Amino acid sequence: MLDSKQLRTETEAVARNLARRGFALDLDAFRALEERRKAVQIEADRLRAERNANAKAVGMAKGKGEDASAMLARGEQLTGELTAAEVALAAVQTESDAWLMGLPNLLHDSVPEGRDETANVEVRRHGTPRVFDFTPQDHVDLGVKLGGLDFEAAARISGARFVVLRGGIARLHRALAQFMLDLHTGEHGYQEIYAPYLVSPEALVGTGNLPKFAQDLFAVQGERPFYLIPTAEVPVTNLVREQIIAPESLPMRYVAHTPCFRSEAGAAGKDTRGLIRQHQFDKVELVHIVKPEDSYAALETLTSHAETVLQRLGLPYRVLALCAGDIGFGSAKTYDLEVWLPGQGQYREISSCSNCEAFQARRMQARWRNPATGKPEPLHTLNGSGVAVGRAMVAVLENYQNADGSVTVPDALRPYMGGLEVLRG
RNA sequence: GGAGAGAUGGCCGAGUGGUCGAAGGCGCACCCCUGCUAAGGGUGUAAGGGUCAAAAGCCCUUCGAGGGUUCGAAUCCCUCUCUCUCCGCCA
Repeated sequence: MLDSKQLRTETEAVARNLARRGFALDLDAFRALEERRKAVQIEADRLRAERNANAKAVGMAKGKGEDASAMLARGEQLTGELTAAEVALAAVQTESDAWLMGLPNLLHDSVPEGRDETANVEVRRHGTPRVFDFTPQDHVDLGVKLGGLDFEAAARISGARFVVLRGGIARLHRALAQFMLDLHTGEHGYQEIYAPYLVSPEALVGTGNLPKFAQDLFAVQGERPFYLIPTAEVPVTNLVREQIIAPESLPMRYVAHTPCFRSEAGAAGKDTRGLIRQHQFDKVELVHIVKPEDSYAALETLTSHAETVLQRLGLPYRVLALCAGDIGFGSAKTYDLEVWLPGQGQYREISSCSNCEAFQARRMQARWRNPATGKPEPLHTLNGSGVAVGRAMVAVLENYQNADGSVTVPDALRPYMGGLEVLRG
């Protein structure tokens, strides 16, 4: 959610910024709505003030034993008028809120121009793709032959875009998550979080997934309106919902390993092969809660923490600064990490690190007490994958494959694999 | 699942229809006194929104949430959520 004051006072600048995303802010509609809101709200406040004063006068008159019948009649009339005014206010408020909730975040000045992913800017590269003296297989062929990836069984159980992992591959998957958690808690100073996988609509509104992106989510049938989390970002960022954080508690750094559930509506036919795009996948998520002045330094730090995972695993990757048109709804600036996949002969997204500034904090009323003003002010929230577990496993399988179809276990994972050095069928 | 008790400001806690945004305490901030390892006194201290170029001021809202009764609700009624205790069940 944008700062409504900023929206009102710097409307033109906000519109210019949103236009970089390709989002057209309808200035006339906004101003008309504002006029209406202002008039209705002022009138409702006025009526309420008068009713309160009248009611108070009744109390005082009765206390003195005076006749209050005229004031009682006036009160009745005021209540009637107020009820009507409040109905009108609620209507315009709903309209105004819905409109505000539909606006994406403002972009940081450093975000490159461009309307789609082809305009993303490569910031740096790390590692060199391995040169194979045989034709590398993709992770599906490798995993199926190793007996560890079973898409057919998953299809019988659940349908398309699910997988069953078995044996050494299942353990490799677990090893990756464990390795990442230990790295972030042990070396990067994160607190490990275990959080709910089912969340309320309010939590999703807080992170910006609702109301606009309901089609991306799985809603759970039942008495209560639960959704499956699309990422641990949702429960973890909501840890600071409706809180006022003391400055000495900042920054907060959280890491959580959770499954993520995505409907992938609109992705029909895209990445249908293998583990790249599943309805359920595991991810180790990093969340920073910081003072506003620190958030861009925190974005660099958070990104570097995700990069460390790939470095320790010996996986070649590149870092992209997403362009204006490709950046997510709630983010002011995003870096994507793309890992090299020999089986596909290309770099594929494995992490996305975003600074949401105060966008989510405003939605969830997450504040800190700024000593400079003594007032509660919105925090800045950041999140990033550190990293996607399924895709990391794809990268390990493809990058560490051998000519005979076996897969060498990266050094960093061996302690988590009982010392195993090579995965064989 | 059954029975009971509760939900008030950063924290604890009083408050059963009117001048209550809410006593008192703790914590915190500032000031004074005193001065030697400790205290005493005073003042202030909720959040959200509106109006305003902005500040001040003024106004509105908020005592778990939503509805209702009333001229007027923290206080009365209804529904829901959450917490705690006991019983049952369960990993």
